[in-house]
Amino acid sequence: MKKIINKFHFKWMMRTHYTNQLKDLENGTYVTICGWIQEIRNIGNIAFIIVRDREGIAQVTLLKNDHGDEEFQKIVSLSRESTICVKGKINKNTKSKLGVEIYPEKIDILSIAEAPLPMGVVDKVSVDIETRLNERFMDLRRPEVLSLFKVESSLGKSIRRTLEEDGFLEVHTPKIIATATEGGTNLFKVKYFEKDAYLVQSPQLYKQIMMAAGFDRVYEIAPAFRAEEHNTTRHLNEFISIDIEMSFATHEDAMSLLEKVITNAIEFVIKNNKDDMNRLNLNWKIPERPFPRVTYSELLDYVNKNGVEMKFGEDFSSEALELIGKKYKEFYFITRWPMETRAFYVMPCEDDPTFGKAFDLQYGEREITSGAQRNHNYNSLKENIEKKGLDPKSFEFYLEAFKYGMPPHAGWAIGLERLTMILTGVKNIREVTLFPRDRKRVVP
RNA sequence: GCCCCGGUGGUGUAGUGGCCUAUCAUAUGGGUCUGUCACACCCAUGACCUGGGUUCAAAUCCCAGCCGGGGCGCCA
Repeated sequence: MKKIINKFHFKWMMRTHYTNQLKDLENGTYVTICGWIQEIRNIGNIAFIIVRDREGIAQVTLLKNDHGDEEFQKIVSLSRESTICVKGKINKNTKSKLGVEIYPEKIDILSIAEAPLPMGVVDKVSVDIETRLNERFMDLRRPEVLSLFKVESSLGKSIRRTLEEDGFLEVHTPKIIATATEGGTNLFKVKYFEKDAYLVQSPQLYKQIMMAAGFDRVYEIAPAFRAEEHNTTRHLNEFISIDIEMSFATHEDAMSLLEKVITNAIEFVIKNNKDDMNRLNLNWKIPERPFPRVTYSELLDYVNKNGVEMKFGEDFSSEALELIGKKYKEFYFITRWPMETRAFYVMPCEDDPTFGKAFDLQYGEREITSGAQRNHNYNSLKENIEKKGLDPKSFEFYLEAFKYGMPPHAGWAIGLERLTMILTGVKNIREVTLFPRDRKRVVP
């Protein structure tokens, strides 16, 4: 029972191999592959069936002489994208450009696709993103789309590994909350029995509470919800937030960790996603650490001297970031932000409380992440909440945690889709979101 | 929220008042072909977002609606 015939434990499944494993087999080996009929090229007395699965494509070569008229006709008239399993013999002396083909002995027809398809998987016509998202299951069959998600999966996997290796505990904080957390962003209201509740925009307050709880280092990979009516190619109303928080640590420590996480993730993809990177035409290099640190004030000067007007205390506009992105083309941190541009929980700098120990990680003109050392002093934190015009009463559950021993702590959050979008260079964040939720779309 | 733009076969498009009985590609159905791999070739099928208006004449102009796209803003 325990015998494994390959690393994917296919013994108990219909298939024996993925299509990309066939090349390494000996001539004459019997295999069963399962997948979708991508294409049938029928030449008359011989037909080539291209079968696609998650890992690639394979050619099944069907000879009329071997199968008889009726059987041949039945198979070549199958519609594209029907699902089949093919049991047959490997032939490596093939003229096929794939270098290997299967002479079938048995073809199981599992599901017949209707025709025409709502969109072509390999057609030579481009399809609007709108149509693609409406027919997303079909769009996701396209190899280049799958590759994006394989890269995204690897990024997430590597980030998780790095954090695990560094002793972070995975936690799960509530996504339904009672009060409007940090102010600013609009929240989605939901009915919670007889009460009103909201969907969280970020696990920020809870991961800080976990520092008071003594969990020391935590991470959470979970959805966050924002009810902003933005209509852009880089915002989603639901996205995956990779959040970390670490105790007895400063913003410098948080930045070092972030550099490591990002660098490891890129290295992991380079190692494990060669095919996907080729398909997507990506040519990544492992970035050098440490990433440059540039202060807010330096950049403020820079943009003002280069023709983009900006006042102290403002955030960088798209125009300003575009200019900065021309100077800093890769990863860099923007540090020492004015407190007024940041959330109440940021720790002010000791030498000048006008500034906070906050940072943004940028890639060229695009923002990947924000983070900061947090204010762990109860009184000062409460004051900052008031300064921002928020009501400390609605933060009681949070503030309580600061009264009975709260270590200094720091953290950050990465939007998984945003990171994938920036690294792969896709123009629209929806490309790297399976089923995006935006201003207009709740289906599928 | 503000500004701009669009909606033509299943899919992607051409068409800016009569030349439209609407172009092309792809797709789909049928046919020929024993080594295709963007198969090739032949035949066929299939469309002007909805409603109102202007006009001798509307895919084309105007109004309203519906649906969508892009940019900016917002984005602890």
